[in-house]
Amino acid sequence: MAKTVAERSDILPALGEVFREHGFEGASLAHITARTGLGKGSLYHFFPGGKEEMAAAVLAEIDGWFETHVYAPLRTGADAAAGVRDMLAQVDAYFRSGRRVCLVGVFALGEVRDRFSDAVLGYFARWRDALAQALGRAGLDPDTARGRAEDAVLAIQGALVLARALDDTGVFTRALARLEHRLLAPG
Amino acid sequence: MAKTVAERSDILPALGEVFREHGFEGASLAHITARTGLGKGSLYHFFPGGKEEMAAAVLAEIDGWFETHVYAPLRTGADAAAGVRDMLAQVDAYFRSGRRVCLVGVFALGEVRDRFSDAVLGYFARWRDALAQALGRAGLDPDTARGRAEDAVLAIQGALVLARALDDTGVFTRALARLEHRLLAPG
DNA sequence: GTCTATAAAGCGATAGAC
DNA sequence: GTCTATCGCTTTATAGAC
Repeated sequence: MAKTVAERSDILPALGEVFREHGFEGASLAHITARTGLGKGSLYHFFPGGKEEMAAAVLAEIDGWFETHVYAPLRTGADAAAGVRDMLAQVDAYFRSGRRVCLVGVFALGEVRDRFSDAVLGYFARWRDALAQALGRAGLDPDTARGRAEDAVLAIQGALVLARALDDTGVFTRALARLEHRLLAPG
Repeated sequence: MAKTVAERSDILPALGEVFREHGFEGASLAHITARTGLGKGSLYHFFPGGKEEMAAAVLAEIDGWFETHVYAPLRTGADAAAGVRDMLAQVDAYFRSGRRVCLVGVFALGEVRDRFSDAVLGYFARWRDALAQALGRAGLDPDTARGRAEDAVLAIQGALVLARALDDTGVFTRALARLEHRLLAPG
């Protein structure tokens, strides 16, 4: 029997969606209580630091998810080419083919970036580095691998922007398809 | 002798920077009055519709700038390859090698997108289409041209996100360099 | 055209009952 | 752990003097 009492980790997904949709400044407590179904009292019980602590917890959860499902497999996978393809499949699912925005990207563009600069920088740097490592194991020289990895991480973020701007998920899926070819092309 | 009385168009650049740095929700009237040097009275005299009208005016001004300096040259330039290189140079200058964020991209990711969806969609669609036209004139078949144009517009947006996240303008300049090769490579 | 004063609403955060 | 009531501040927008 599931307990009816909420845990901190239970509300992180809902919290993440609010921050994704409204940004840090736009994510009012009113939006948060509405989406999580919890009153302000409960929220401040779980997150005494208020919105800042909520956002930090969401960033940490996202980071953990990518570490497990994206970065680690890239670093340690036996077949590097298959690892790259898996990454693209995970990314397509996570961002729902461009319908879902990247919270870290949204934070990066805003003034909140400075408040969470370590988390924001770490998320993208570790993604780029893990991908470069996989490409290196696939036979590319380090400079080429690093350049292609940077290009891929940036293309995914740009595809999210453009897909939402043009209201067309095709932008995102086409970008991932191009990336698969470009990443795995001979050096 | 310049008149000391402000005109609407005089304050649009300052207004644009406030929206760029803080987003639509974060751009408070307090920020706007501080940056423009105008009181609320003057602001509402120029923009009776408040923040919404200010943002719309800024979007229109940006659109005009890109139409003149980017889209039109791409569509009508004699040398299409030179046109592409000019575009990249204009983009590098406009976004200050990644130090300046794209207001339309910021709006696209936020909930404001719905309020300004026509302007946001038009900005990116016309950029993509003008670039595809130039690439077509350079000898690429229409499908390839359109794919590469979409890829380039998205890469510029992603490069802005990643450059700011990693606090490294090199990300942006490297992305533009890769784009020059990729756009003009043989079909 | 520019300003100050002000209204009305929303904000993040806290206190304290249960 | 969850709630409601409330504080103090900021917000957008308006009114009206100059």
